[in-house]
Amino acid sequence: MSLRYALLDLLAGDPMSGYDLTGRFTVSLANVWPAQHSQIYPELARLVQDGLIVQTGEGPRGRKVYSITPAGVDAITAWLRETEPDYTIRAESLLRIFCLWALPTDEALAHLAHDRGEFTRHRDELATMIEKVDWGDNLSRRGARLSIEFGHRYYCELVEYVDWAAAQIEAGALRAGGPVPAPTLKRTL
Amino acid sequence: MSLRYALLDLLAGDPMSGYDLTGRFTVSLANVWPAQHSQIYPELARLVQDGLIVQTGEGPRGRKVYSITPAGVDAITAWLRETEPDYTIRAESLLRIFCLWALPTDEALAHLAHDRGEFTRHRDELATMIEKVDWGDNLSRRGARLSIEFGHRYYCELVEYVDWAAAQIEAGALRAGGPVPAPTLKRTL
DNA sequence: CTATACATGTAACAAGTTACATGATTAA
DNA sequence: TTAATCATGTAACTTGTTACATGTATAG
Repeated sequence: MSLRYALLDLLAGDPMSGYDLTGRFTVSLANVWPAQHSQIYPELARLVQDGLIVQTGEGPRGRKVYSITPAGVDAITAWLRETEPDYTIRAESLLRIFCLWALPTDEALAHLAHDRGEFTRHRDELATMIEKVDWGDNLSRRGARLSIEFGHRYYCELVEYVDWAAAQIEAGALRAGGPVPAPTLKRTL
Repeated sequence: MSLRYALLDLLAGDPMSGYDLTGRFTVSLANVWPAQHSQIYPELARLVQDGLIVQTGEGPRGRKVYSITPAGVDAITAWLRETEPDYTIRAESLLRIFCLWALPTDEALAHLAHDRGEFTRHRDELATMIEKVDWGDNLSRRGARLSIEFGHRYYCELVEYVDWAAAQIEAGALRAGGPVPAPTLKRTL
């Protein structure tokens, strides 16, 4: 059901089309809940059926613009109030780091270097967005600002982390008899 | 296919049963790729069929202990080498923060306080694990240590982040006309 | 005129969740 | 003896991905 609320949230920010929504899922929301157009269009049809959104405009090439309804806003509120958050995360790129012992040291380091490039790219994109976008007075857009901030912090952390992991591997963490990574617990204490 | 490699990785660390694996998915791997037993048992059967693991022991109550084969290790290596990482993440709890504008300020803050409790709990569990577990000389277990480190950093970051988000909301970030959260870009610069 | 971006949709499949179903061992 | 934990599995359903399918407007 998460996709449903992600769509409602975006439509609360601005009325827009399925195509526009798909675009948003590749920027702001990509950092918390990715989705493709093939999933978005059917869900929009269901949201219309349930009265949580309405079509309020049209454009060239069959473009349909949707807006959230008061019932749609209530649906978000009810979701936040009545369901338990799912605190799990899924990150394939981190599962891969988990498995890096299966590569020779130089290849493992190259893999991390590649990851680092991706993470800095995401980080810098978000930094630009924080600076350049007008966050305005719309409540939902202000919510988006909070989320972007998280994405930015997350990628900053990832960059620091891969640097740490690379240093560990260079120091022999993935060789038998090499140094076992020491606890680094400053942050909790 | 991620589940498959997560299972292979864990079996590279120690031979174990589906039940044991399920347990690991609620601790170390829970931070990157959660899974339930209903998904694990059928996948183990497929891994046996493909020759990537073998049953090497049994125990009471029909317990079956599996070990990774050389072909299984090669499968991990090939996965790392031949497939592009998926850098997307999924975090429902963050999508909820995105939507917090749909609650009155006091409720939004209560929601964040609840989140903070979860995040500190996870953080402290991981800190304990880093200190207490013997990370030994097994390469795969050393890989797990790298992953646990990430989980720990991630939850530290989340705690800091919810504190920031709560401060923003208290300062009126989710009220029209209130202060728009200012860019906090120190970390990139 | 032609490539690119815009724009919407469906179908087949893979992955993941929840619920169902069963039974053995152990500790209180 | 009874509750909790160990232990494995399947079935029905939901969610998410990849590929297919189509057509319009715009910029060079």
